[in-house]
Amino acid sequence: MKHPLKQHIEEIIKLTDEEFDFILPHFETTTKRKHQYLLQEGEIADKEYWILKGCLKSYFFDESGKEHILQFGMENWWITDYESFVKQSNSKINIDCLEDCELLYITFENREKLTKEMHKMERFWAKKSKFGRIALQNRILSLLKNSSKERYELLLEQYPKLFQRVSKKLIASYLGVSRETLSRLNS
Amino acid sequence: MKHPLKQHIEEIIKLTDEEFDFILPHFETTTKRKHQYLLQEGEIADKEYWILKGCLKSYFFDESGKEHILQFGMENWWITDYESFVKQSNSKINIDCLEDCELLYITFENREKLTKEMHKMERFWAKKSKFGRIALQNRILSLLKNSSKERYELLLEQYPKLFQRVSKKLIASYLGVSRETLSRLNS
DNA sequence: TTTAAAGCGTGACATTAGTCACAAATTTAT
DNA sequence: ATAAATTTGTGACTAATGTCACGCTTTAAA
Repeated sequence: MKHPLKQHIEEIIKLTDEEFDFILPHFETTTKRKHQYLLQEGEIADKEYWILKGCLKSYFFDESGKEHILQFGMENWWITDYESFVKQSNSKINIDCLEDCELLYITFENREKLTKEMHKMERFWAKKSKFGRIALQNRILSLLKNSSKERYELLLEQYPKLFQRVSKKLIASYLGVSRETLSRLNS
Repeated sequence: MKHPLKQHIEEIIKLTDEEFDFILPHFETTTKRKHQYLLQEGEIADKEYWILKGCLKSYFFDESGKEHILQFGMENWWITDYESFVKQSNSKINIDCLEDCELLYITFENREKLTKEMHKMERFWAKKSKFGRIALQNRILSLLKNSSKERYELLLEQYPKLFQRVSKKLIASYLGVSRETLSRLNS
């Protein structure tokens, strides 16, 4: 049976079994319980996680103490504070487990190493970065042009599974509306 | 005197003169008059522009016909529809000149070619993509956590020159507020 | 199992932002 | 130089969203 990470990478770049056997030891496995964190504000994100199982949130607080969700994470997604990881700077965000999680991760050093050792992986990460940028651009487009009701419906359409795993309070702070407003959108 | 593009690339990756002499012929120069466009909705972005002189906007219209600014462009910035350029798909956005412009551009084919010929440029574009992604992430953070007044003040602080070149109407549609609301923020 | 905590919907009200209209000032095109 | 178009600020009103409060339901923890 194919390793799920191999399957994931091959959505972008084809790999021989030998190549994947070379890649995998650069990663490590870890498990976390619900409510445990992967990253806290102020720390440097020295790992990028790939989610085997579970659900997570990356979030921050504004001055008034309100929580804002930057990203959710589910199976086969990557999660880290991208800015902190790339620049090795202090993180502005937190990452918590919303469920018990099984995770693979690669450290910053190992990722740099693997990028140098294997050009295919340099290309893999370059593509991933491009697609990530496109996704963020589309989120901005949506924040500018869609009403909160439309953003809610688009999210529901795109990630129906999220709504079975995540509280509406968190969905609301991802969409950028209050819990009460989200609740009233249905009526 | 150093070519401005060399200077720009060297903010990320150091180049010998020979290396830059190899890079430059992959680019071409063009000039556009105010109100001319570089890209229209539905076209495929086959060029990425680097702005030598002038000011541009990339924008789109929502269903109600309201204009939203995705990005401004000024000297030493790159501009294209990133999604359309990377995926070679139909663009959702338009790019127009707000002033007469002098532009360098590289075609999709030449960029692919240069990426393969010269590993340094592959790394340059990978870094640029990373930084672009970080900038978009921070714009989302700001859209979620800052009020329109705060977003206005942050923009004014970060790009004071923009306000001398661009109408407030356009600033408003970049910030995602109405022209009237922006006008009232000052009082 | 029972106790506490969190989630969720809803009413009442406050705040913010959008829309429409108009006039003065400025810029642009011929 | 002059006319047309655009930009800008502002008043009046409307619509959308946030905040606070409450109670019921569901979930989680000891």
